[in-house]
Amino acid sequence: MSSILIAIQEKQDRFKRQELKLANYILNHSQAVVSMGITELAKESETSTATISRFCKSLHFQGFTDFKMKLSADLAQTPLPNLYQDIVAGNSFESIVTAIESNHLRSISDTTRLIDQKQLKLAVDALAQAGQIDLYGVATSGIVAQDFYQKLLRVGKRVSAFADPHMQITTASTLQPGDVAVGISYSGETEETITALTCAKERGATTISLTKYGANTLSSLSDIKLFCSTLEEGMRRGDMASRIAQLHVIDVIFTCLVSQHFDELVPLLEQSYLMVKKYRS
Amino acid sequence: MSSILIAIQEKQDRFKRQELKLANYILNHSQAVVSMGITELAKESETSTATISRFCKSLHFQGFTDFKMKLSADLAQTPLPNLYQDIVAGNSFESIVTAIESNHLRSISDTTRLIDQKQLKLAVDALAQAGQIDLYGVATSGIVAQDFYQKLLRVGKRVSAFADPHMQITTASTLQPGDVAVGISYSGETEETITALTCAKERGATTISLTKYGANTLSSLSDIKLFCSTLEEGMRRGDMASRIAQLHVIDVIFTCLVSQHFDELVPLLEQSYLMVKKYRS
DNA sequence: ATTGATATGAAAATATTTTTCTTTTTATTA
DNA sequence: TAATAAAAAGAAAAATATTTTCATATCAAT
Repeated sequence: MSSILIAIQEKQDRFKRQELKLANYILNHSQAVVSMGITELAKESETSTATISRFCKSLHFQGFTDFKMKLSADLAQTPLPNLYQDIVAGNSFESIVTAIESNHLRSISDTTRLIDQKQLKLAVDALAQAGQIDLYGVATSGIVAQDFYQKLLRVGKRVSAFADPHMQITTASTLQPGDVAVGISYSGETEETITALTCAKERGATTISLTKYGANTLSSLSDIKLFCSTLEEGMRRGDMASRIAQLHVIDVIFTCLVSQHFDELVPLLEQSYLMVKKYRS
Repeated sequence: MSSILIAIQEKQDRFKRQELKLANYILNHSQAVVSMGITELAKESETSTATISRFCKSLHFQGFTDFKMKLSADLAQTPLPNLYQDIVAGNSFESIVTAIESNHLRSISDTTRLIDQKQLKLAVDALAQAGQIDLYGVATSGIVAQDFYQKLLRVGKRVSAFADPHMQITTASTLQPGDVAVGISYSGETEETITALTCAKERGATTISLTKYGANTLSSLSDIKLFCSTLEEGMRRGDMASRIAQLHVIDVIFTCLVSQHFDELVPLLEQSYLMVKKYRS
């Protein structure tokens, strides 16, 4: 917790009645306080502007504005709680912003720890040499597949990423040994994705899975297994952190691919960038 | 350097004479500025209080006090190592993984600092009350639009998110006052997105933009302006960090929306989850 | 119950910020 | 180059925000 908040907490027993009320409000709504005026804070905390002004002075700040400034700087520096939080009713927007930030930061850090260098290398090599690349994913994972699709297109890969399960099987059935199929599913149990990857495997393609960490069907089916961090599951959260984690892994793979085949791929990347710029306007 | 200072630096050529003088003073005395009043800053920077107030507004802060607060929080940030690395040749996979992690973490932290509570509230309220919601975005931002589309669908909103520019204009032209149009573009200069949002505005819809921080066409067109952190631009990196940042903002908006209308929206969210589970297998 | 000490909020005083309005500067055209 | 229009900037007025003062309320100790 921020050092100012700690100081307030420790001083609790020395506060007067209204000051205590104010202190509690500040402790519970620290993020909100920094964007309030003294009048608003007086109303919200059910105290008066005079009390607030005196409170700030008693904490050895120059005044309310000075207090707010120092608190804001202090809060910005504070490390975030490391807990995945679910959506609950009527939270303040400030606390939601903090919670989501924390979830996403954590999701990225955790996922980075789960990246296996060997599997990563295998995946990059397979993609580099692939004749055709198929990406399978539905719903949220479909978005991730689309993202990867755009990236691979820009470096001239032959790639398909249909959202339609029938089309997924259709392209899967055209794969050959040396081709690559990537199945993306957070749970690793999405039926459509499993089916498509099974079909690709049957055709002799190299199969890659990107799932949550731990045993699951999709991962057990695939030659190369990539993982992202396991979050507490909740239907409310809507897979937000897991999608960020999946994209993070995609970014890592793509960057490794481009870095390793720099001379060949970077000109293509730059060309696609310039061409779009040129012909779009 | 702090993302606010970077934004000021990048905008230098768009400043007027006195604004430039002020900008330079701020860049060279950032630490001092946070403990000055507007009158003192006017004297020190040899400008006027009016110029300063206008300057802060032009940077999308609520005013001088808000600017000072955000700057103070920003300066307090301990900078992360490996700041926004671009793809280079033949890096080890380990170093790439670390660099991408660092980029993404930084992107999320910076973007969180740029979220303006007032604009967020306006955006959430507008979306909550919207009859129809239109999402515009192409290429990478199109992926983000698709993501938002899936989320909004799950809470029963009437929403459209076409990638096709003609379809975007087609749906935009059917909007009415009370409806909402969201334009997503990292640069804020994507022609198709600007066109679609302009059309929506003409029809009387509330317009929301999600762009990089700093002056840009899309943001200047819109009623509600949301920003994500300004990264160094590079054609190689392929907007990886910016896409994560945009999704982060979408997650924040969506979570705030659901939290604020908990009783109404959560049952829909859970229903969609259960229905998919039931009928998919 | 009375007294005195402290705590508190309303309102006055002060300080600060924003907006308006006028002047100045700059650019444009004849 | 002068005339005019348009934009920029500062002075001052208006609006806001903060601090201090002061009257009243509360509470503890007799």
